[in-house]
Amino acid sequence: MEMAQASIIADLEARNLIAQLAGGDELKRHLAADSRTLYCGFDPTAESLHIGNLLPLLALRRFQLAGHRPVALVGGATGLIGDPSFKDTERNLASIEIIGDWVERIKPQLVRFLDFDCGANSALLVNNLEWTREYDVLGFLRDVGKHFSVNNMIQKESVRQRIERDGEGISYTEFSYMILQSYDFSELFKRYDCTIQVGGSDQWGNITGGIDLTRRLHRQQVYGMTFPLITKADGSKFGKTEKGAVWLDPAKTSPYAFYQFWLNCADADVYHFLRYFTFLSPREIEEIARDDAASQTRPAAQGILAREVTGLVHGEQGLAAAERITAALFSGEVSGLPEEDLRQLEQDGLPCTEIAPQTTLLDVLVESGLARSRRIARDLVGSGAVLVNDASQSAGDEPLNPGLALCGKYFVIRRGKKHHHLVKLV
RNA sequence: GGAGGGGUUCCCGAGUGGCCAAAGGGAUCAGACUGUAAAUCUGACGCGUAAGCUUCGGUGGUUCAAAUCCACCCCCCUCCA
Repeated sequence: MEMAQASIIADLEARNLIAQLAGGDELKRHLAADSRTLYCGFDPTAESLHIGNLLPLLALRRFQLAGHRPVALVGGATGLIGDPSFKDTERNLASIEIIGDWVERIKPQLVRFLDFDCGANSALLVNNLEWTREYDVLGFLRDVGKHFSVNNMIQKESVRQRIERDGEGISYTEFSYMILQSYDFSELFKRYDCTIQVGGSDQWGNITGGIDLTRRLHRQQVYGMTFPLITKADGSKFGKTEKGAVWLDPAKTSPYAFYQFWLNCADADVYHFLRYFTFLSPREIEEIARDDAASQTRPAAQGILAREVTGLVHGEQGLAAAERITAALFSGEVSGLPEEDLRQLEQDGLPCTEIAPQTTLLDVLVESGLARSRRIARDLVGSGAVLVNDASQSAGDEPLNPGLALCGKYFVIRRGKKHHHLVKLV
């Protein structure tokens, strides 16, 4: 785990991973001088983390590889409040029980990216509920709240638009979020000598709040760093597919779907994303870009990106499964696959639906989720978008012909170019 | 507590008694072209094979007819206190 400690900033810079530094050159010297403790918070806003969380998560790992000690904080307390930063509407609060459940699900996801057993810079996992649960309201308002100026807080860009925007507002609950997160930083400083907080650039206001509070509470200078907001060249939002967010939990987004997400990355983004989301060196990435530019064929970068990130998140096995499905569905005839391959597809996580005999194609499309309604299904069939075992379909009212089932029971249904579904006769 | 403004289909947003399943834009999906890209063009986009049915914060009412009018309720915003 030894790497020149001074190199972390240079590496992050080379990857374009630094949006803002609180402390500037002083922070660089601070990091270069010794092994430091840093933290990043992850709020339970769902039962799983998603790829929006990946960048900071990988950054913690980069710091650890560079010899620093990462603290992954799960926001058992802050998750109950809801971060208003750059959100344009107030959010609904989930119940305490549900959020507690989410916390427990997210912990193992955080753990897999960090090394918790490597000596002095072993990672830590903490929950901010530990130091907020028992804090009494009056004490908190007096000891912590007194250090915050509302005048100052409403100036923060992260909430200003919300306050100024017509037709929207912000509750006191969400407005207080910044104070809780600030208190986390000061508390981690006190407990673990944590001197750096990192996060997405939307966290800047909350991070600087923590820096100010730590100075006031402990007379200590601490630092912050943010990562850039990930943007796509076409202006659409990163991390979303037609099915919604891309989750890290394989039960919510299969390794195959995850792999496909990265594989479909636009040319204009892929080299940036290689820097952001892989541990390939900037030099290697440049070589890939150069080769792609010279080759005049389909770029190799997307495949490399998909392989690297899927491997990081889902491990060797998940990656292998994703690649098996991809190979089976996108190269060659699906109808020629032997039974064991078909069964493997099912095991690997290709979406699969069991149907009764005599089910019509339209019903199959609806039951499998490939079409939202029979009307839509009819449209799809009409436009030639539906293939069953490689054969284009023109009518949907007939039951699937069992005689055409692969190995007596499987149908591979394709909708459009990229959506496949396994259907099993029972 | 007072005064005013508002809640429309995934999002923004028009619609103020019938011509409204509801303009326009975005998002999304599909087809063509391609590299499982991008750009572009075309089509779809509440449910239903259809007749038709169910929608415009909620409930009830007026009317031959309501997203549009009335009553009450819920939620949001602005200003005043």
